[in-house]
Amino acid sequence: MQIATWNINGVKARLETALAWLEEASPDVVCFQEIKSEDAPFPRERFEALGYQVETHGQKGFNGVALLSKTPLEDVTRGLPGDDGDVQARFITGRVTGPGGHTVRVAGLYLPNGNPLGTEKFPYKLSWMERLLAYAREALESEEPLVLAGDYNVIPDARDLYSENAWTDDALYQPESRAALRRLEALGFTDAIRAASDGQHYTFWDYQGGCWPKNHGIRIDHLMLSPQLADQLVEVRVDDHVRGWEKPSDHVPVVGRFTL
DNA sequence: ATGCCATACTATGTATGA
Repeated sequence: MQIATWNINGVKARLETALAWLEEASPDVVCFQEIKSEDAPFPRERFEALGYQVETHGQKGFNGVALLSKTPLEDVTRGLPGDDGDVQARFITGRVTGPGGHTVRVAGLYLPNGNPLGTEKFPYKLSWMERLLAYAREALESEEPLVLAGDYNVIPDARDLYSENAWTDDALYQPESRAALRRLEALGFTDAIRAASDGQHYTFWDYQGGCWPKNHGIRIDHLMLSPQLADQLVEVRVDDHVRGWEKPSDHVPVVGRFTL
């Protein structure tokens, strides 16, 4: 079973590109971030035509996440627990069942960017990460395999960026942001790309300044695996060729393959 | 120091992103 995450940067602008990739890669489950669409206008039938069940947690103009699955998908939840006043649509989960009858909880997340530093945006990012850690800690108790898949907006370490100087004053590379991600690993979660791939993999290249041709990328899209799911990991793939397509997102898909 | 580029919106510019 293949489980993917991809920040598509707008489902309306990215529809044909997203469909083309799904036809090529055919993941069983995919988490989309930044659909930038409310639930009603989401073009669900285009994805259903490829065999996907479509669940969305949308918002007008910004944010928004979706969870699509070819395999049975149940018990869908929307929103990250821990703050009833948080209206930003950044979290969706569901339980999927693989061909062998085993289940996995898939959580798709779009973690706040946090820039610029010195505004309320950065503490919002950190408090959101605290809520994610609380969710993860509680979820581990069930021992159901879990993947926390998404755009984390956190660069784990110096191997994951092209130039440290360019990111020292950025919320994506602050010590607090990186420490919170490490705490997720300390809980027992495995960074799948780090664990199973062959070296450097960026997942984002800014549209500006020719970052893609210069390979000025960063790694911020992650598949974080609970211990039960990490045991099932076969391989991880970053489909970076998609960044070179017409009308690309600035992020590329990350795909994990599991023995489920 | 700023724009670079891209997206959505009710917009002919502004907010947001990373």
